[in-house]
Amino acid sequence: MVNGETTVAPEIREVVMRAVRELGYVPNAAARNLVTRRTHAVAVVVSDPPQGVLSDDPLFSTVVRAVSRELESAGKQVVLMLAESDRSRSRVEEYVAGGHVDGVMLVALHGADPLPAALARTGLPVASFNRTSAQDVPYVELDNAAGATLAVRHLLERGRRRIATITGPLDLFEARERLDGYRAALRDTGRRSIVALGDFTRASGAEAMRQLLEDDPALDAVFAANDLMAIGALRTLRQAGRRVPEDVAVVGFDDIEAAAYTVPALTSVRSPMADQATATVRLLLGLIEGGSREPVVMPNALVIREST
Amino acid sequence: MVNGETTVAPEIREVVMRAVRELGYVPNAAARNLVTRRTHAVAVVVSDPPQGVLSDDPLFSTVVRAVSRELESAGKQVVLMLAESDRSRSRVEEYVAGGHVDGVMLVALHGADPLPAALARTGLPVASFNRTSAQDVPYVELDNAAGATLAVRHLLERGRRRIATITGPLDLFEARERLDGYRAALRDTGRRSIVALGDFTRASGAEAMRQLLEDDPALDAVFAANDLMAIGALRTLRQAGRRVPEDVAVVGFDDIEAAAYTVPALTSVRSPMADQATATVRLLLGLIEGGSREPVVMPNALVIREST
DNA sequence: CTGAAAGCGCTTACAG
DNA sequence: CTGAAAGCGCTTACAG
Repeated sequence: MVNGETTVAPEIREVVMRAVRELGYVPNAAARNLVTRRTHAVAVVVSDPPQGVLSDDPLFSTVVRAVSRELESAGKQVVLMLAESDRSRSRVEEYVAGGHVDGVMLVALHGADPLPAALARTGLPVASFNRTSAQDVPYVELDNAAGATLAVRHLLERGRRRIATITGPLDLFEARERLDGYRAALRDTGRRSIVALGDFTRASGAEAMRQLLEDDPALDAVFAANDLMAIGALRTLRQAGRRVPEDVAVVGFDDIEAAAYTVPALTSVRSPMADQATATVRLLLGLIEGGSREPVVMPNALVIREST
Repeated sequence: MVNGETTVAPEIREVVMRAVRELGYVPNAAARNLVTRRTHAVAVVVSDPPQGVLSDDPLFSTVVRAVSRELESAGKQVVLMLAESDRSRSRVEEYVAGGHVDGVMLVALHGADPLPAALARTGLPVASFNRTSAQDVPYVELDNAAGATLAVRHLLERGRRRIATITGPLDLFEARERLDGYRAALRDTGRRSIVALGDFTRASGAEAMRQLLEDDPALDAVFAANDLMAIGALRTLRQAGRRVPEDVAVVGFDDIEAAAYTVPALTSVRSPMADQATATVRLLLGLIEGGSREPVVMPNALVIREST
């Protein structure tokens, strides 16, 4: 009856429920889980080296918050697990295999990360926030290449002719895809690509921009594979005395809130990270109920501000 | 023996352990918890309205990451719970009372939040990332007033005479304390305070700065109670044609990474949020073992950049 | 429909 | 020191 049946007289029900409340009775979770084999908990695993791309990324809080909200409204508990070393990765595996959770939502951006495959092997439902190298893990993906192409086309339309790019770390799928989109857009026009490597941090964007100015002082536009690097690039351009957008136009990617507060305000590809996180949770909840394993692709769009 | 005793011959031990590995045996967590009454999990509760101060704050990811690392190395699991409504607050209470976790680390910035007191009532160990209105919850605290005083003294030393402040939402302890520190520093000098209200977001900083310029066009310095608002204030000053720091000096608070990338780079009070988070976890782990309930105060310092 | 019993998978005190 | 039994607090099939 405590579990909500309705076959007792309302008065009696009321009396018992009041007693329950007064005594502060709460069912013991461990005992319940033991027999039902359901935990009503979902692990959210963020796999990233300590110096990794997520460390200072607004992505982290956006994703974690969106995921928490969605899982909460589905009545699931969020068990957050950061896997930043081999040791903690095997800890995660053990925990998941140990039956603590009903499923796993995974954020593992590195292509070489062994965790997606390892988690898939546990047999528990796993959904990934992004494409992984494990074929059997259903995922949600942003259309990174299309977004990058959007950015470059916009620069071409603005009359830019020497368009460089600052990439993310190329062991990440999304960094490679954004580079591919940049290249594809340029290929159609016969222009050559000008590439500098970054790692998705502000500092790397600043450094890559210095590199680019040295390699090709006549460049007139830069597409940075994320906003943090674009912010770093803006600083270098200012220090080098280049005006934005008059001398050099800059486009970022992600449209984080800070993009609207740079000088000048940053044009950026809007990636709906909160929606992508929500979609991943829905995919996972579907899997737990035995639903579809089809990948989901999220669309994106260009937000034009003053830097182009 | 699976639990690590040493009273068997090493060869036999080896054979059994191999079998364990091959069969993929993992102890059932629910059964173990049921009998030991230890979960090896700790709830990290972030209590904040949906439009709350943490939403886009770098605080969120910094704190969550530092906490996760510290708890992981102590062998505890992190159960992240966001409490953004009364409904989810009582869900948190129930979960904690239900014996799912060994203790709670709490981030509840609003002075009127009923959750700290409610969690204390469960009898489980609770440690708070900041001072709360519940007297019986041990906490770690940043010395906010001292930090603000540091900022204002610095402005005075730079020869500024009309120093305004942009406050955080005054239902937060830290916002009030930073305002108190500002006032205390001015009081000593006989200068009057010039105050505009913000809510710790960039947008509110921009708006408050407009207000201040209208109220007192002759002001020559601003102390913003956090960096995000300082970033907003910088934008307004630029739009209004005021040079920073020549016409108006600006100091922020928190020293988030973005502070080094503003134009001009922002002078800020460094608050060691990662250390504060780590200290809170240590306080909690101590409480779980029956340790001290003494509050901990974290010191801070001024990082001087180009905006002053 | 109701109530007593079995059983989930562990740990731990206890008899041998 | 070892091994069998009790018991943690629930849920669920099953006998009455």
